[in-house]
Parts: sequence; structure tokens; C-alpha cells
Amino acid sequence: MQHSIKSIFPNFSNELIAAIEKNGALQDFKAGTILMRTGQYIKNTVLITKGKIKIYREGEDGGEFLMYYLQPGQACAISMICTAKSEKSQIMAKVVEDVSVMMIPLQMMDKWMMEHRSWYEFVIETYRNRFEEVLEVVDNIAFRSMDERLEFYLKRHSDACGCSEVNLSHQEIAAELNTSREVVSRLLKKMEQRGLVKLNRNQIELLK
Amino acid sequence: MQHSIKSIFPNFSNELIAAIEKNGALQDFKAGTILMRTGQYIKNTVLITKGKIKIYREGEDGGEFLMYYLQPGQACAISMICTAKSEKSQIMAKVVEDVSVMMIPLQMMDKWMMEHRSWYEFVIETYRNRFEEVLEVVDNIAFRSMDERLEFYLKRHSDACGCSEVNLSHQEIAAELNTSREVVSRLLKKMEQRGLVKLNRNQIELLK
DNA sequence: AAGCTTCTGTGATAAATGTTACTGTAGGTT
DNA sequence: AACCTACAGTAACATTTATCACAGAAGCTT
Repeated sequence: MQHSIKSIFPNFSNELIAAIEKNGALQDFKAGTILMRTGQYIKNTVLITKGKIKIYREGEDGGEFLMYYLQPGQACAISMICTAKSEKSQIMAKVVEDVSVMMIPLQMMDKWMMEHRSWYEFVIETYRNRFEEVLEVVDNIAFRSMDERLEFYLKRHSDACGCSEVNLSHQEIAAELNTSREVVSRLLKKMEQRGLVKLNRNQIELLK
Repeated sequence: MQHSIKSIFPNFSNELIAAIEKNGALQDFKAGTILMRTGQYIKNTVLITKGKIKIYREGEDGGEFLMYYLQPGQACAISMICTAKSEKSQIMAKVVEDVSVMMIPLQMMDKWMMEHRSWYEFVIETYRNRFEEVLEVVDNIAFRSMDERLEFYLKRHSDACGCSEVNLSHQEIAAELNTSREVVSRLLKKMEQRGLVKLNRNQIELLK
């Protein structure tokens, strides 16, 4: 057990790992689980040790706009920020690949910042990375058109899963880009004609 | 002097204020000054004591997309995040109303986190507020159309300046929303017909 | 006043995106 | 096989946003 945390969070000091093992609770969730909803109060900081989570921003009309992925070795920045003041979540987190997460009670967050240098650095690094990721999201929707955003979406998906197949329907992709299924179908068809992808049912193969 | 910092940052402890006065450098900048450019290395954490700053995300094509305002009592979250690792800035900061800022050398950032509870809380609060602000920006461009975004833009401007007049040309507004001047003119005209604004040269009066 | 520049308004048109409607197909169920 | 459902393709059309072209008004300079 200790070995596993150490290998996933290599920069954590041994004292910090001991504190995590003592105070944290490891929990498993199946793909599809909604870990956190917009408006919910946050009671824990979440460290991912296995699996994948997608973070969405929800629109008033029920849209689910994909912001970024969380993977092993990462933490939910929102859960850290909100935890510090026990605030409401402004995002929705959905498990996309069975996860194990370490739940850290909110009191520990502040306490460890003072006690463990490696925790402090991890938190700061998490903030920085998530902030950067959100800024990239802003870039995409502010400066790019749908075809570029779709390409970026597919690339990010394959980076996250480490494979070149996207096993999603056009409908699901459309939802995460906040557009319509028809638009996604059209743009994918054009990409296929340009030789960038091969389209199968429920699957898109990335060729380049 | 001490009084002034204390009144603008009322939650700072006296010890922290003493440390700021000792290590920080107060600098003034005129409206129009670019305080920070995308890609520049950051050497200081910036606290605003007077005036107003706008934070932009720059597009590759030279677009300047407005993210949010910084006002007295606030700090640039990016400068904190990047300072911690002496990273490059991902944003551009422009003075829009003559400012005084307190420049805090990057070594102090980490040091004070451990030594001053009130600094720690200020930093966390700054992260949280800026993150929320950026999420709201994402909402706007992901879920809303240009007319709603324009209304939001005007409201935010009047909130920031505390007045109901926007002294900007349509061209300048268009640039900050990453659209064209004609679109802004047309949408403003419709707003005028709906009785929401009164249009003058280089000025928009908000009526509601 | 004459001349210049900047700002604003607006029509015409183009391009991108969203919507509606319908078709066919793959795969599963009975 | 017959049926059902989810998925994908596509045409036609509506809407939104971007671009081009031009004209008039406001303010400044000479």
C-alpha cells in the first residue's frame, strides 16, 4: 500500500505518505459514477491513484462542457480550493475509467500545507497545472472554430487513453463540445476525406 | 504607509504587513502600460493597492481576449502561481487606470506561506476567486451567444468602475470579446431599441 | 470654414453553426 | 426472420456571426 502511493506520487515525503495513509480513505468508483456535482458542498480533497476522471462545467440548460481529464498522480484543484473554505463545487466530475481515489478530510489540507513541504509544492503545482489547462480551454473556445476544437478534442482523448481509437458516439462528443451531433458528423466526415481519421460505428480511429 | 496597506488588505497580520513593507517595492504605472506580456518570465508577485488592471489571454493572431479585472486589495493569481516556479506568464496584463502595485520578490511567496497564516489564506482565496472568474468566462463563451456576452461585458465594466458609463469605442469592445466592430455596433443598437442603453460617441450609458 | 481622422450605422453578402426531417444501417432482442 | 433501438449520413433550411463596402457624423487641426 505504501509502495503504491509512493510510486504514484513520487515527490511526497515519507512522513506525508504516512499521514495520508493514516487520515485518508481509499475508495473505488465504477466508470459512469458522478463523483461530484455542481453546487454540492465539498468535504474532501481528492487524489487519484487509479483510473480516469473527466471534469465538466455545466450550463444552465444542462450542457456538459468538457474542461479536462484527471489521471493517477493528480488531484482535483477545485476540491482543494473549495475545501479550504468548504465551498460549493463549481464543476461536475464523472468517472470515465474505474478509479481509486484517496479522500483527504478538509482539515488536513491546511494542516499539511504548513507541515509538509512536499504537500505544499504538490498543491501549488496542481493549481498551476489546472489553471493552465483552463486557460487552454478558453483559447480553444475563444479563438478557434469547431473543426479545430474537434481535432483538439480527439487528440486530447487519445493522449489521455494512450491509444488511437476514440470509442464514443458522435452524440457524446457533441455534448462535450456543446454543439450538435450533425455538426460533429459533418466535420468528422470532412476529416475522413482529408485522411485524418477512419470512421466506424462507435469508434473513430486517428490516423495521424 | 502602514495604514494604507492595512486598510487595503485588512486581513493581513501586522507582522505580515511589516514584512511586506520591508521586502516589497511600491511602484506606480500609468494607464495603458503593459505590466506583463505572454511568455515573459515572472519575477514578482503583484499586489494592487490602487487603480485597475485588465487581464487578457492573447490569441496567436494577436487577439486580446478579456478575462477579468484586478482591483485594489487583489493580487495577480498568475504571478503567484508562476512565481512559485519562476515560470512564464500565460497572460497579458494592461493598466486601465493608473495603478500603484506592491512588488513582492518571488522568494517571499513561499517563505510567507509557512510563516504567516494571513498570507496563506490570502493566497488560497486569490486562487479560488480567479479560478471562479475564469470558469465564468468559460461559461460565457461556451454557452452564451454574443448578445448575452456583450451585456455581461458591459455589466462587468460598470461593476469595475462603479459607474454606469462605458467610455470605450465599439472597436475596443469588439477586440476584447474577440468579435468584429460591426457586430458590436449592431447588437448595441438593438440594446438601445430595447431601452437598455443610450449610445453616444465613445460612450455607452447603461440604463438598467 | 476646410480638411482630416475616428467613430458609428447599415446594407449586402458570405461563412459557420444550429435545426429539422428523413434515410439507412448495424447490432441486439424476441 | 421480424422487430427494435441507437447510431450515422445528409439534404434543406434557419440563424448567428463575420466580412466587405460605403456613407454620414463628431471632433480635431489648420
